[in-house]
Amino acid sequence: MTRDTTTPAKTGAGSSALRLSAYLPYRLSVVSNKVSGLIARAYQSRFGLTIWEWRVIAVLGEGAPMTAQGVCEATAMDKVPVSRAIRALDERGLVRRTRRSSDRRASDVELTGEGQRIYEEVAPLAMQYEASLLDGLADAERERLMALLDALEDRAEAMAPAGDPETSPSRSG
Amino acid sequence: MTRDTTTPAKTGAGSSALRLSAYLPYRLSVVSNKVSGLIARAYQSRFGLTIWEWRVIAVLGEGAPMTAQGVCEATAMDKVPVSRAIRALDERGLVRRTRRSSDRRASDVELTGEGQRIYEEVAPLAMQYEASLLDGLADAERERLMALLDALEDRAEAMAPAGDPETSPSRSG
DNA sequence: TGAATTTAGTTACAAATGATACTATCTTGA
DNA sequence: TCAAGATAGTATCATTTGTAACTAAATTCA
Repeated sequence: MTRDTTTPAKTGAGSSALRLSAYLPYRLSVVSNKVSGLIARAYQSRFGLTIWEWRVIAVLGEGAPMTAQGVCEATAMDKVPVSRAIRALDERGLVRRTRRSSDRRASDVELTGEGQRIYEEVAPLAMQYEASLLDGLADAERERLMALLDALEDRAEAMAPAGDPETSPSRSG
Repeated sequence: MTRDTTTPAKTGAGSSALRLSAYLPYRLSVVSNKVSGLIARAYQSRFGLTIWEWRVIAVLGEGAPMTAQGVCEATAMDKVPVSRAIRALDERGLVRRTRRSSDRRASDVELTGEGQRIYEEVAPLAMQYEASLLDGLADAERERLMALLDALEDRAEAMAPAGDPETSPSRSG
């Protein structure tokens, strides 16, 4: 691993120079990709689930039926990948869709028994992965990390051009 | 923003239940995507650079010529995206490639004057974005964040199946 | 030496993704 | 009540990306 996030950057001027290895957006991306890759491989190989399918299952696993729209909000996914994930899960018989009588454009989506069974297998696995990643960190440390991520997200949103078509999410666990 | 990373999860059993909104891999991915999207838009719109092209420029901007292989290591990118980025930059006249006499498979890549000029414009912009993201965080806090990211990366690597074909990096700043 | 293997980098093709447009339905307000 | 938007969700198409194969050059070692 070639990585140096602490050495002060050599620089001619007053402000420190740009070094990719200590550049936050770069670091965030690399770490996120490694973590996501890890998790993605696990879900793919063991359950044949993509990250998006897994995310949908994760929110439906809480029990309450949800429209695709609701899934979008709960997963920070765009409606197109949500639509694709739900269709794939439907075809595999892991979710069931029932058109709403009140609004016939929308459907309530919920896990089938089989979907529920997968959820109950996959959720603990997900938790284990998280626990392993956080192993060695004190609770306070973990919370600090989450808070820092929250702060970064808020700042990134605040910096985005107003009314921006929401940066499209990519793969993750 | 629907996000709840602190409320303790309601759960039937002893260990806390899975909630996507507080699930580290998910949070990492969402935050990384938002940050990357922000930066990507800036580079794309102002300089017509993709994130990969930008990364290559960032490492070459330090001055020393490098082989594509070297760029791979410095940027955590796979050789294919590196090859594509270098070719694109070459076609735009931002980098120059000179075949090595010692090893005629490899080329040394370096910024042209034009490439250098772009680097000098884009690097401070990158730093500004980072500074804005980190605005409000004390230096110690920033270092703590970087250290946490390092730790997560190490753990993710340790958890990956040995000799694993390295999780392929995706877009970022 | 020279066949077998490794390495640098590229190419080619398949799969994933994103943007956009589209259908059906609902809502609004004149 | 009906025309003009909004919304839920889907389909289509172009682009991006990943995987695998490939070429050329270098290395290994029998």
